[in-house]
Amino acid sequence: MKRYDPQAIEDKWQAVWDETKLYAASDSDPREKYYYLVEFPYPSGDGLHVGHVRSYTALDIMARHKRMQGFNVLYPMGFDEFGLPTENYAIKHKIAPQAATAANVTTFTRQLKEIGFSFDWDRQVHTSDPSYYRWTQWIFLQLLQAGLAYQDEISINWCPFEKTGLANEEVVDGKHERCGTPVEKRFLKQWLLKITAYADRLIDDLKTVDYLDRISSQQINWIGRSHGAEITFKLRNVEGETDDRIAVGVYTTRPDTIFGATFLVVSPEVVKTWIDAGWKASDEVQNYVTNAMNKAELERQEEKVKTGVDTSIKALNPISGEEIPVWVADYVLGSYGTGAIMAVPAHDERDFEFAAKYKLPIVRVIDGGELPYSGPGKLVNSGDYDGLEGDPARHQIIEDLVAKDAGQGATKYKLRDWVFSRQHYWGEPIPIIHCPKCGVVPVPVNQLPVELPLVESYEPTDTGESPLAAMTDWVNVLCPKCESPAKRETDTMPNWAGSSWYYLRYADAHNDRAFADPEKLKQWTPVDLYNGGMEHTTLHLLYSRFWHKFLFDQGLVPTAEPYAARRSHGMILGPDGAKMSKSKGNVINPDAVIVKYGADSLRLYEMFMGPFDETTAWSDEHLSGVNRFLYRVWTLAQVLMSEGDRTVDPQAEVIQSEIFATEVDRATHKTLKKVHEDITAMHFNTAVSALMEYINFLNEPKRRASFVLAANRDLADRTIRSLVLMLAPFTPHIAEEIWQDLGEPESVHIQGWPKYDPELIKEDLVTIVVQVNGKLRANLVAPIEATEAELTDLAKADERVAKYLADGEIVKTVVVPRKLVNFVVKTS
RNA sequence: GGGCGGGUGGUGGAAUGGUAUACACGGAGGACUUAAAAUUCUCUGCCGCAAGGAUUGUGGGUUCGACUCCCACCCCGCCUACCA
Repeated sequence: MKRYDPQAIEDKWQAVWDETKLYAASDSDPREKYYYLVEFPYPSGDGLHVGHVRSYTALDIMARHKRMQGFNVLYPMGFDEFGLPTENYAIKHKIAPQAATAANVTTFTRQLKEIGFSFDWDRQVHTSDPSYYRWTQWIFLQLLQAGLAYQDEISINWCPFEKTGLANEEVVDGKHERCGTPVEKRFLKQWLLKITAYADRLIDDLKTVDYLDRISSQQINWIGRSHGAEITFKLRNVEGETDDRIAVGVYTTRPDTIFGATFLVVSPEVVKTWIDAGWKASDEVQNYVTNAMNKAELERQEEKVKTGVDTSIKALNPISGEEIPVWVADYVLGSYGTGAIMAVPAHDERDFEFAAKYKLPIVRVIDGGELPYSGPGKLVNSGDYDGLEGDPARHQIIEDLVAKDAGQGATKYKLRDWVFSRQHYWGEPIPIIHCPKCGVVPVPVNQLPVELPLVESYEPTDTGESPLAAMTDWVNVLCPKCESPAKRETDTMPNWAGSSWYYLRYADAHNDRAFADPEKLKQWTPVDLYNGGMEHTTLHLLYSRFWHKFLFDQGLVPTAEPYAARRSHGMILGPDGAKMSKSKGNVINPDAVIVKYGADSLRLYEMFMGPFDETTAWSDEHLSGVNRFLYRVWTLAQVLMSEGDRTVDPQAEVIQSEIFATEVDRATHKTLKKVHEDITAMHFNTAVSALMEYINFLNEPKRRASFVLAANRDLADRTIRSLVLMLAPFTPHIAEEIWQDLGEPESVHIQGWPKYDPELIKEDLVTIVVQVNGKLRANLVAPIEATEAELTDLAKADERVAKYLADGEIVKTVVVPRKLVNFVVKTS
C-alpha cells in the first residue's frame, strides 16, 4: 500500500502548479470575477509568521472554493518592501537595503510556495521596485496638484532612536510603536496629506461596505467626529482693554452648559502664538508655557495632577454677559478643537478637578446627579434658558450665538493630517524640487521615477535630514521650471505609501503607461474580500481608503471604496499563551512545522485551531491531531480505491445492501452542504470538524470492510471523489495526489465543486426529545411526518416518560414537530 | 474614563430558543511489539456504587423550555484615551 509522504507530494505538486500557472487569473475570462486580497507581507528577516499563514490559508480556501464554483478568481501576492527594520538591518550588517530586501523576498517566496497557496505569482507587486514606486510618486503629485499635499513647519513626533518623524498612528503610549523609544517633540518642515478633508466620507461611506463591526467602529472612533459649537469669548488684557494679539474661540460639545462656564482654559500652544504675536505675558505665564512646550508627549501624559496659571486676561461670556478669568493649562491640548475650552467645572470631571485645586467657582447649570455631573438634564441657573432640555437648549443657544455673531455650530475631529515625511533612506523619494526662485516644484511626470540613489551610508542623521541630503550629486539639480540651481527634496515617504494602492496594481501589474489600465480596474475592482490584522485598522486600512477616495474623485478608479468587505483574523499566541516574540523564545516557525508534519497539516491545523477571528494559542499537540487525521484520510483513500482485491475479508462483518449506499450518500451530501456553507461563512474550524466526522463515519470497521465488496465498487468510487473534492481547498496537496491516483489527468483544483442534493439529505426518521417540565426524560425515533397527536401518543406510551406522568396532571403539552414533546405536569 | 470583543470539561472549542459539552487534544485501560514509538480498540465533563442529581462567570427576569433573549453585577482580552 502506498504510504503518505507529505513532503514528497507537496514538493512535487508545488512544482507542477508553478510550471502550469494553474492559479493565474485571466483578464479576458468572461466568467464572473472574484477578487480576494490578503495583506501583502513586509519581508522582514524573521521570515513568514504563522499569523500570515492563518490569514493566507483562510482566503486560499475561499479562493479555491470559488474557483471550483466556476468564478474567475484573482488571489494575488506581493511584498511591502520599504521600511525601517530593513534599513536598520542594512546599517548593522553594512549591506544595501536593496540586497537585504531581495534576500528576504526570496525567503518569503520560498515559504509561501511551500505552503501551497494558490496565488497568481505573475502579478507580483514589489513596492521598492522603481517601476512600482514610480506610480506611488505619481499619485503623490496628483495629491499635490489637488492641494491635498502640503508642507508645514510643525511640531512632530520624533523618534530619537530611529531618528525620524512619525505619524500619530505610529505613536502608542507616547512611544514609537515599532521600537518602543519614548517619542520626543521636534519642529520640522514636513509634508502632510490632508486626510482630514475626507474625514466625513471615511465615516459615512462605511455604511456602503461590509466590514466587521469592530473594524468600522474602531475607524469611526479614531476619526472621532463630534458635534458642538465654536464660541467666541471677547478677551480683555490686564488693563481691561481689547488686544488684537489675543483672541480665542472655544470648542464645546455642551453649549447648553454655557452659564456654568466659570473660567476659560487655553492651551500653552495657543498662548505661545499670542506671545509670538507680541502679547506681553507675565513671567509666570511665560515660564509655564515654555516649560509645557518642552515636555515630551509622554511626560505630559504621565502627569496626574493638573497644573495651570492665571493669565490675568478676562473673557466675556457672550450669552450670560459674565466676565470670567482666562487660565493657561496643559490639560487642554493645542491640537484638538480650537486649543481652548470654556471650563464648566460643575459638569466636567477635568474642569471640576482643576477648579477645586485653584479654588475657582463651580456653578450647577444642569439638573441631575452629584457634581461633577455630565449626564443629560434640564437647564437651571441659566437665565431665560431655565427649564429647557439639553437638545432644544443647545439649538437655542447656538441660534442666539449666531445672532450675536459670537459663534456657530461646529464639527470637530480627532483625526489629524497624515505626516508624510520620513528622514530616512529606505523609502520612496518624495518627487519634489525646491527652487530658490520658484519654490516647490513637482518633478515632471516624464522624469518619474525619482530613483533612490545608491549611497555609502544609510545611517540616519541627527539633523533632521535624511541621508540622501549628503548625496550632493543627486540633490543638486536644475529647476525644471526656470533651470536655475535647485535641490531635491531629501525626505522619503512613510512605509504606508506603497501599501495604500497596491491592490489596484494587481489588476494590471506590468503597466508602464499608467498605474493601471481603467478597463482592467473595471474588470477586477473593487476587492470583494480583504482580510488583514486588526492592527492596521487605523493605519493602512484608513490610509488606503483615503487614497482610493482621492483617486475616485480624480476619475481614476471606478469605485468609491476599495474593499467591498473587510475581515480580520485573530492573533496566534505562543504555546505559553503570550504574544509571540523573539525575546520570549515562543515563536513558531512555519518551516519547522512543514518539515515535521507537512504543509497540509499546517494549513488544516491553523483552520481547526478555533474561530478564524478569535485569538488562540498555538499547540503542537493539537497540531499532531490534525496530522493524524490526514493519515487516516490517506489510508481510507487507499481502501476506497483498492481495485484488484475487492473480495470480502471472511472475518469482517459487512453491510451489503441499498441501505448502506443510502446511508453513505446521505452522509456525503450532508458534509458537502456543511463544508460549503462553513467556507462561505468563514467558519473553517467547524468545516474541518464536519470533515473529521465524515471520515470517522466512513472509517467505522463495518463500513470500511463493506466498501471493499465488489457490489459497492461504484459507491466507493463516488465517495472518494466527493471526499477529495471537499478536501481540495483545505489540503490541496494530498487532494491532488489522491485525485491523480484515481486516474484523473487534470488537476483537482480546476474541477467543479460538488453540489449537494437536497433530496438525498432528507431524513425519513427523526429523533424526538421528550421532556417533562422541561427536563429530558426520553428520546424516541419517529417518522418525520408524524402529527402532533401521534407524537403525543408515542411520548405518553414511553415507559420512561409514563413514570413521570403517573402522579400528576398534564396541564399543557408543547409539541414541536420533528423536534420535541414537552409535558407540563402539575403534581397535586 | 470611553469603545469593541469574550467568559461553556483538565485543554482548544461545538451548539444563536428545543438532547449542553460535537470535533480535536490530553488522560486511563486493552491489542500489536523482545521493548519503545507509531498504529488500533474501549472508556473519559462534575457529584454519586447506582438510581439519580446539579451544571455554560454571578444574581434576577421573560418562556412550556435559556449557553442562546432582557436587566444588573463580576472577571478577562484588545483598541483608545486630559479629544472638552
